[in-house]
Amino acid sequence: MIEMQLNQALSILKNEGYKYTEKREDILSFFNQVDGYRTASDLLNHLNQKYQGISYDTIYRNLHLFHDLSILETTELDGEKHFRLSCDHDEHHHHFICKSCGKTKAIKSCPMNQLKQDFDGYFIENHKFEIYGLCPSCH
Amino acid sequence: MIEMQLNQALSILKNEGYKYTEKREDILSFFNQVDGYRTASDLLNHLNQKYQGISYDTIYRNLHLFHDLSILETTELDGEKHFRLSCDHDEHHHHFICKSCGKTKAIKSCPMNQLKQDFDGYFIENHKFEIYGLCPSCH
DNA sequence: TTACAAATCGTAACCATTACGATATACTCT
DNA sequence: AGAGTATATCGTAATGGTTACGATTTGTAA
Repeated sequence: MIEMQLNQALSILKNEGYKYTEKREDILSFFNQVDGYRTASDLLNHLNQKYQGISYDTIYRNLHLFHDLSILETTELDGEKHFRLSCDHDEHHHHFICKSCGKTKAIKSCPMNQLKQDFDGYFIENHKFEIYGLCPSCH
Repeated sequence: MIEMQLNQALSILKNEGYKYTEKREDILSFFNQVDGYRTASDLLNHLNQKYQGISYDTIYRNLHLFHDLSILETTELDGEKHFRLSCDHDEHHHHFICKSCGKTKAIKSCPMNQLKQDFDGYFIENHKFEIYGLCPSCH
């Protein structure tokens, strides 16, 4: 299993002093079962089945909280933020992202390694490397 | 000079049957002088000095037109689309982008080259590789 | 079981972008 | 040069994703 375990995530919440709520468990459970990048709107649609009229505030507050706690990874794609459970392995990595189903494939090699020497005098903050397309199931 | 020439851009417009307008020249002139990624809002603020009350429609229509004609390159950054004059050399390349002044430094090597073999059965549409930070002038 | 901080609700505001009917303008043809 | 036409622009409203906030509810610790 590549993704962070639900229990692991819920215990991070507890340890950091955040409350346990059913909605939070359901949010994590949603990301666990879909296994790939999803939008706030995807999550809202899912939760609205069980909790009709759930607030935007709840959706976004929890997405941001989980991101701050490194439970979720995020990326900006097609003008919309996308979220997924953080990969378990701590090593720095990048992703192929399927534009149809949102599932990902990890890329272990990082292009930055070979480029450090080209940026003398620059301050490098971060970088983004993503490959987009269709996974074998969607192709 | 790395960027596409103004005259070159204006003749593309003419050849494709689009009209020459002073606003279009001013838009290209703006991107020529700032030499780096800028937002629609940056452009609006600039043009509003000369053409008070210029329409959003004009800004965005021309940005999209120029992008469709490959006169401008675009990237999504911090929830906002950013535009710059297309680099002159046709070769595929990536960019370092200064978060302070928007200026860029081309990266000639492309990480995709070494990765093709890892995606058997996948359909690769495109990819994004960008480095963010501060350039020597802003550091 | 009480008290309080945290979470959620309901809803409005915000920001970038898109859309569109009405008007103005660059270009072509005569 | 003048008229006709497709294109460009204006003024403004709508849209979509996200953020904000006062009022209310709820999980948790004492």
